[in-house]
Amino acid sequence: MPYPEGHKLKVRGKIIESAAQAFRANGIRDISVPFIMKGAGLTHGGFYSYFDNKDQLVAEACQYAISDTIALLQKAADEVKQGPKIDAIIDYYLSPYHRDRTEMGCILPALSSEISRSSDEVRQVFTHELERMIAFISNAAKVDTATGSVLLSTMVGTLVLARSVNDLYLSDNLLSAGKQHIKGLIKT
Amino acid sequence: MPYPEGHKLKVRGKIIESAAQAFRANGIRDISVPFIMKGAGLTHGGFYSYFDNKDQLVAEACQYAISDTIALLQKAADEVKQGPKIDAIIDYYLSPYHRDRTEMGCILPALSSEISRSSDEVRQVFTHELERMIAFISNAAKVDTATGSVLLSTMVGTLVLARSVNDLYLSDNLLSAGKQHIKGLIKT
DNA sequence: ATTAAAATATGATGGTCGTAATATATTATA
DNA sequence: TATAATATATTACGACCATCATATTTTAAT
Repeated sequence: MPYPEGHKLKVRGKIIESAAQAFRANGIRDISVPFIMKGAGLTHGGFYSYFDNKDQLVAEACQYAISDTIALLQKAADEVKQGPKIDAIIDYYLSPYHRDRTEMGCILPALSSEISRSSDEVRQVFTHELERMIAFISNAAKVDTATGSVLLSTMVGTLVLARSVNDLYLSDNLLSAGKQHIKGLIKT
Repeated sequence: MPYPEGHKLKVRGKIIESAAQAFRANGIRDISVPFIMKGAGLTHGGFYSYFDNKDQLVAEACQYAISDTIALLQKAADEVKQGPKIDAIIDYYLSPYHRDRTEMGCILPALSSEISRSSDEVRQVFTHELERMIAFISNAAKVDTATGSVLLSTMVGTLVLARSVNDLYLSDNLLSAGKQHIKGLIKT
């Protein structure tokens, strides 16, 4: 068999990575298959030997992106030397750094509204990954999942609004108000 | 001058209404100018005698949609006979009814992430309208704008997530958890 | 080095988009 | 009723999209 073992799978992974990045930065509808393939160092033609259609890629890119985000937040939590780990997660999530790097950030504020209009296949994957995310946050904050989901909702909503405004001062204020509130919330 | 006085303005209003509805239901990028014009009872050709381009319509539709939402929430608050008015607003905002009627609902959960990638003109309008929304909520809840913005963030984030999942049970739970939490938040 | 399978590239198809130019229909006034 | 201004419709253009068919390149095994 020509081509080294696992070659195709590695390239497939690069396509997913390219897609996950491009979708988060510019939305699903605004990113074309040719653009994604170029991001993976390929031309558009071969795409359909990797995926049935764009939708399948969307689903896999969502999955990849959320796993990536959870891993990132986990790392932020692990690096903390003192104080509650959940605070580190929140600090990262609501940081200007995270706000300004959509392409490598959490998928929830970036793509949720577009996903709510996507195919069942995509929404199915997304729902499952969201549940993982809620579990992760609830666990880190040591609260039940109901509280954890509110926590996450607030984080997502804050980031969504902070990203949408054109006024840096307002945006920063939204972030810090959210941060302060959520932290206070956990301590009770 | 042919055509009754104010005719053009009235039609213009219908186009904006059609756009505001279609955008919220299906996103900006997914709704075409021809589709919007059909929704206003016209064909696509005349569009550019009403607007310079699609972007200008987006900006005006945003403005219209937020004003509409504020008016709707105000009405919900006015109708309440007893108890705090802000509770009525939250009850409406986080109701399954609102979740399931994106086309006539708040623009923030529906379009924020798309707007964060829009033109400066659109984001400018959006920012201003968001400030009005924050002021409205803060005022209704009788809290400072920092707290009000957190309140709104939570409402938006909750609705975003509730709309994106494929599981009605989970979606309902997200809504009621959010509702319960926010109400508790205000009473302190 | 040759071969043949696998991976990738090129090119094409039918559709839709935003936008614009031009033609037709409408209607208040004369 | 005729007119002329205004509003609306028809048609066209170039660009880009998702997808597919076909050609070309790559490379492990012979």
